[in-house]
Amino acid sequence: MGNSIKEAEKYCKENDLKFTPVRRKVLEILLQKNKALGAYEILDLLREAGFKNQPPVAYRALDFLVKNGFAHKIEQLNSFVGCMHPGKDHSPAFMICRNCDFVSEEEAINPSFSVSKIASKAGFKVEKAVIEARGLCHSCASSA
Amino acid sequence: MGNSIKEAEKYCKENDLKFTPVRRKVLEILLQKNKALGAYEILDLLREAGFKNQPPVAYRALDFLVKNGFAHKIEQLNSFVGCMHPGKDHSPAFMICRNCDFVSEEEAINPSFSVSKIASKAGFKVEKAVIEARGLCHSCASSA
DNA sequence: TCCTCCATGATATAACATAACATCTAGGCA
DNA sequence: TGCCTAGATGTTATGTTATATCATGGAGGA
Repeated sequence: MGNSIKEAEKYCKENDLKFTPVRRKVLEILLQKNKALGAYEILDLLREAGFKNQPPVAYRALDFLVKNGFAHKIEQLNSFVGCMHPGKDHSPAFMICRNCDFVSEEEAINPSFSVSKIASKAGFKVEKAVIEARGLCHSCASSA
Repeated sequence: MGNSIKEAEKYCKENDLKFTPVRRKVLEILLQKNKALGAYEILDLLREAGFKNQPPVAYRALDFLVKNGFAHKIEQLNSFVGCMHPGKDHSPAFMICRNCDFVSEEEAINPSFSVSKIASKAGFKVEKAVIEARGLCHSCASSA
């Protein structure tokens, strides 16, 4: 995880992006918690860490992180997760456990390829594919 | 489209579900508009049609329609569309045009199969897969 | 009849997100 | 150095989406 922070730092340096304290802190929070967090939860944690806590503070940092591939938004939960393989060009698919809310990120090359095929039949040009599965994670499924 | 309404009616009769006036009206609205509508837009249209217009009115009807497969929620837009092939057991994938906001529903058997494969590697049991592509529809792409 | 289940009515509020404008700060360059 | 610019942050206000809660109504079964 300190790893992901370092990668983000490096990427920003190389691409002339500002990895400011609040952006770094939000990414640290996401990576530490290792679960999907809402913007307002993040905001609370920022406040605890001494940052300002108006909503735009969190949303701006999250926009930055998402735009640059350091975090992802989970649309079904209106929440955010740190990216597990930043830097790499990737097509993530998320597995969201309906019981414990744990979110795991998997690489979704095949599904997104299939989506593109379907799309091109329909004359649609895909720029981004959101793939989110809901269900039960291994540990919740086995303890059920 | 009158067709989809009839199918919904039939399905409800067979499954002992109440296809009440407000539920029917919301489905009619979705099918007529043939685009993604937010709950509050639907609420306005309900009011125009003489229904009550507190938020729960729309959300309850939408919950019913989504739960029974007559409509879908588009997570990226926080909005709703009528289902294009109700009744059939299906895995929809949505193509959302970022220019005109038009949403088309395609059948996503392959992508959702690939998602399940990835999931099972991860020990995850998929109950529902959300697949939404963002990009340009044919007509917007060609006029660009 | 009366009871139960579900739908609807109604009020309030929670949760999520952005608009708009002011201020600050680092870095380029005259 | 001193100015200028671009982007980041501060701040206030508000817009948008969604749900909790409790009261009321109405169809159908025992």
